[in-house]
Amino acid sequence: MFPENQQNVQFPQLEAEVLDFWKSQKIYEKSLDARRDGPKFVFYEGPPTANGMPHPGHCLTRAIKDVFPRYRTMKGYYCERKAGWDTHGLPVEVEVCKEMGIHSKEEIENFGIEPFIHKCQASVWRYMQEWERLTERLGFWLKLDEAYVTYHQSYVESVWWALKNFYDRGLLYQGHKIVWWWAQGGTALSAGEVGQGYREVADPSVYVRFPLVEDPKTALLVWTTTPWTLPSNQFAAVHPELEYSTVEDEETGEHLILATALVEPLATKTKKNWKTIATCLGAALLGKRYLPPFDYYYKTLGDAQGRLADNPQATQHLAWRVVAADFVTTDSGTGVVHQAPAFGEVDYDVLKEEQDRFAPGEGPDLICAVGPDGKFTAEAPDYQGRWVKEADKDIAHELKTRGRLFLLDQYLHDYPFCWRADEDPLIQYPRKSWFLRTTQFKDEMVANNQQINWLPDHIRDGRFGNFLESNVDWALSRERYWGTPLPIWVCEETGQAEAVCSYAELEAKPGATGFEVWAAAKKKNPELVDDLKIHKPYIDAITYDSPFAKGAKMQRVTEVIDCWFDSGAMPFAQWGYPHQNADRFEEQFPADFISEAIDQTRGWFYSQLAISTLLFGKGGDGQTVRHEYPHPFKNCIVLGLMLGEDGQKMSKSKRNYREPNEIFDKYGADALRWYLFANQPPWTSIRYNEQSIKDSIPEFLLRLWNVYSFFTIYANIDGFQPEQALTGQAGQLSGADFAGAKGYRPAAERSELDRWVLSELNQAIATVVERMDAYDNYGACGALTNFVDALSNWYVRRSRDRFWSGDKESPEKQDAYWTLYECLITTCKLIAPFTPFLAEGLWRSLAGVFGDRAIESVHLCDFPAPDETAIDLQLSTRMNLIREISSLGRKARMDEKLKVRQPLSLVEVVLADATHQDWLESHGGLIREELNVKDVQFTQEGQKYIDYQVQPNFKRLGPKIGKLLPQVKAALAKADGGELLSQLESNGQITLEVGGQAIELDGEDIQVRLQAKPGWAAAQGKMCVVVLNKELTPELLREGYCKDLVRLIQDQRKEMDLAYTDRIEIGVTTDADELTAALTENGAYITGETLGESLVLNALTGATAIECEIGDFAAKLFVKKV
RNA sequence: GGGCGCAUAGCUCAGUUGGUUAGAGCGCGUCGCUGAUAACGACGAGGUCCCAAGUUCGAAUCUUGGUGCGCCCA
Repeated sequence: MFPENQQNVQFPQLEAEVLDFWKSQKIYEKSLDARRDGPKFVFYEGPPTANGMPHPGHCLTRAIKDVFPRYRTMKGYYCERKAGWDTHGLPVEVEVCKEMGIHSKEEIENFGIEPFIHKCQASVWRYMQEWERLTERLGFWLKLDEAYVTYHQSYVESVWWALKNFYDRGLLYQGHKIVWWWAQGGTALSAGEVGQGYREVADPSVYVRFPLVEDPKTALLVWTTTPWTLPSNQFAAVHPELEYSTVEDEETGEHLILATALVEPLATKTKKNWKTIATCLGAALLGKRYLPPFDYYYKTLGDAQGRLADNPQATQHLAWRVVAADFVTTDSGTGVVHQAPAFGEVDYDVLKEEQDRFAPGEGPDLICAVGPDGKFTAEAPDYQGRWVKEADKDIAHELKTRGRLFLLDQYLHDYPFCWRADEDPLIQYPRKSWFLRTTQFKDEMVANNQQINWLPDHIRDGRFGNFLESNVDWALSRERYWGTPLPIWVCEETGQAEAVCSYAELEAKPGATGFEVWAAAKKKNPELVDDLKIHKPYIDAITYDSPFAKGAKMQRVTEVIDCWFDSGAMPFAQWGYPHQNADRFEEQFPADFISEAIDQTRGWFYSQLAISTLLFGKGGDGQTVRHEYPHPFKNCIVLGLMLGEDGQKMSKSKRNYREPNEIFDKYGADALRWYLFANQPPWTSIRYNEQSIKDSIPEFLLRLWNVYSFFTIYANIDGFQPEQALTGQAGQLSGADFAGAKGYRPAAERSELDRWVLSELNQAIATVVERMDAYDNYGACGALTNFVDALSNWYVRRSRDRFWSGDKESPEKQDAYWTLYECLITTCKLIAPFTPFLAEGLWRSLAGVFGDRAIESVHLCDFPAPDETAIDLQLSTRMNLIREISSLGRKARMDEKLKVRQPLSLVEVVLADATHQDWLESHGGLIREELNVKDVQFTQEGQKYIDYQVQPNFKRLGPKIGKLLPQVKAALAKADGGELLSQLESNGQITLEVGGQAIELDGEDIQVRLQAKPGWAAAQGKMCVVVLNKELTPELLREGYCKDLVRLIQDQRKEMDLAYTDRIEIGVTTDADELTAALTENGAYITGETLGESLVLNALTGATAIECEIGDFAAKLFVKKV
């Protein structure tokens, strides 16, 4: 016996039971053990930062990460799924600061770095339980208890190893990075923070004269919106391919140089009369020297020169000359751009390029007249100690006094402010920083990227490819506290440095001291986790004897590293490689599959690719282990972002989404999963829509459940017991395993309907396997939806008679059970990766009857493989035709208000072609039943009922006749369709006269459409027209009455809450002779349909009279349980 | 400001290499079915395929330029 179902299945409750079952029976562990010898399928978990509550968008990521490993496991692969947590970084520090109500670095340092990082470490775990619970509840199978954690010592030491490798290969260097700097707080802001703080402000916009050294009457006209950067001016940039004009002011006679395109607008704006006296390309201006607006540096360095790198004989002035820059535009300003490399990233790039042009050490140094506090230094004595923004006005005034100011204006633009102190504008400011020389490996990274299978594939050459093309060296260091310490120790005397790759290496250093700081802290608070000893501030205390200078000590640099480096190191650091687990790393590298949302393009996707290429690539130096591309991942699904219900980014404060837990409690994890997998390709950005989640229940889950429920009800009634029919082990419960069972007939011996549904099943399997192998969950789900629909709405419906029939042992009935059983069992396996709970629930019921002889969990089964011999495409086409005919028949009935319960004598089906006519004729029964008609006739001679519309086959004729097509179309439309067709039939072609030339069309060149003529109960589809005979004989009417009655009786049975198998007595009283005659005539039919023992034409004592209307006649119905 | 992506029915979304009647589900409406039943089926209404121009015999689809939204970067 199959378990009795609850009438009203509650999926969340079912899921809870399944979760318990998985846990108590260790199903996940078993699924891994069973595949241990299989080929590897390597999955990497991109570590979430457990720094906030998970929302539905995170469910998408975690669901996608689950479905493919599950699928591959069922396909026989061994897929480990090690969890991981990203624990370092600014977001954690910010979270802690928020909680403490502080925000500047100064406040952190006053509080103490030591207690601060204790708080950071503790904070990381705050939301982790929520994440673990979500992971589990969603059915994401992941080894949570063996998670890698980025602050663990073994992880940090792996990262150190990579950094030391890079350092030793000369890939780590110190330079300047221009950062968005919050001067008041003394800290750099991350891009995300800066992005939050933009707002529109009016800044002064100054046009300044830079007189040429060789011709002081002529000046470059230079534009800037940050006057305070002028004292630190180093260059003026022009675009080499733009045209520049020298104009003469007709009043003053002065000469100015600016971009030609801007002469007119600027002259208009300032009401100047300018005469162009010369033009040239920007390239011709390159190298021209000018007098900067302030001489703080110029007075000592103005004449300084250096030797050029490519020609040591030649020298050039270091600064204050015109240089080329591609970013110069004529959108605003003058086309000549003031360059203060200290205060702009692009300006700084210009400086670097200039430095590279000179012999090493001889190029221009960075000029910076501003201190980290945002105030001018002694190098600009006139403004010393003043906040830069506040000095703007005085600088403009000063320039005006000196005659250098051409125009002072206001400029409206977006400018970033500090998100923590919104009155404080940020400034770009140079900070010493450590860089990873990724640019040296750009070509390698590009080559590696080309080998990655990106989904969607536009990522490869689009967003990700473009990002690689514009690669800049990775600014690795952060002047923060909670992160992987940069493992570089510097000699206090010589400044020489070396990298260290483990704590043990430090301990072994000669003269190493400082370990007692950690020891003391641990003694004071034994709760401290040992991993902290490798963090600030403890690690900073460790010094050792310098190998570079006798008596000197080595001291660590103060920085920690970008936490993206942590996550990007995960392919090896998760194993503690190479200090340990070298074998684990080798067997789990590279990943077959990863997935994250598109915002990770420059995050985890890049950090992994960069680190992997530099460490294990093919082209680098000193690489000990090399791997063929692609690595560290081969296939990557880039998910779209999930937006809130209002189309905005999901945000807690906007409340535009529901907490995942509420979704699970209301609809269940499977409903959410199915919605995520089946509703759209995963890379489209989707709008959270609660209704759609809800809808996935009736659309798929419940529909399948109802089929299952139908099956168990009848299987139990009829005593269909596969576990008794089959002896021995049940194997995978596949068709092949059933072959020897009692009562099981090969598909070839079963009815067409059975063979059809098995063909559909195997086509579905083939599609699902093909789509899932291509990482296309959406396509796979489409095939599953179609199959379940076919199973429910055609197979079961058309097989009802067999399930109801009284003869329990009839082979046809047994066929129906075996067929449906096989379909359900196989569907369980097919849906297992997608909706693992429902699959398990169904499996435990359907396979449970075999007890120990069957596999205990569907997730331990093999994924079904299609049986090609069971697929019959022609049968599919034909069945579709029958379904279309049925559908059209119902439409025609409706148009004529002829309800389906009323039998009709005849339908005629006019086919567009005769291909399937014979087959259809032999399957008239299906149509007769479905449409409730006595006879079906097929014909192609439908002129009586229909018009034929002949159209060109555009796809075929287009390339052939091109421009004549519209005329051919018109000619065909004008001609009589029937005539054209008979012409085609007799001659094999149609000849048309179009545009003075004869066009010959064969059968392939045209397409025929059928159009029902008015006046008939007819409906047309693509392949046929269905025409009803509306004539109702008294006999047909009487039969209709009986069908009405059957339905009333069934209603009453239900009303009386009778068991499916209860037998009844029926009584009917009526004055209508027609009705009486009908009941007498069809008594056996009525009792047969309703399990009636007897049907009498009088009242039954002890039964309530039901007033009812049958046809147009009043009657009373009595139903009584026997 | 730059790069990438998206824009199709009231809602959520499909739409193959361009092919002439643009689909699904939900919702709405009408009807039907009735022992899978708090289900199910059929049909209908509902579309300037964001706008504009271009290429083409033919454009939701290709090109260009806009507009709006999102992401990443400034």
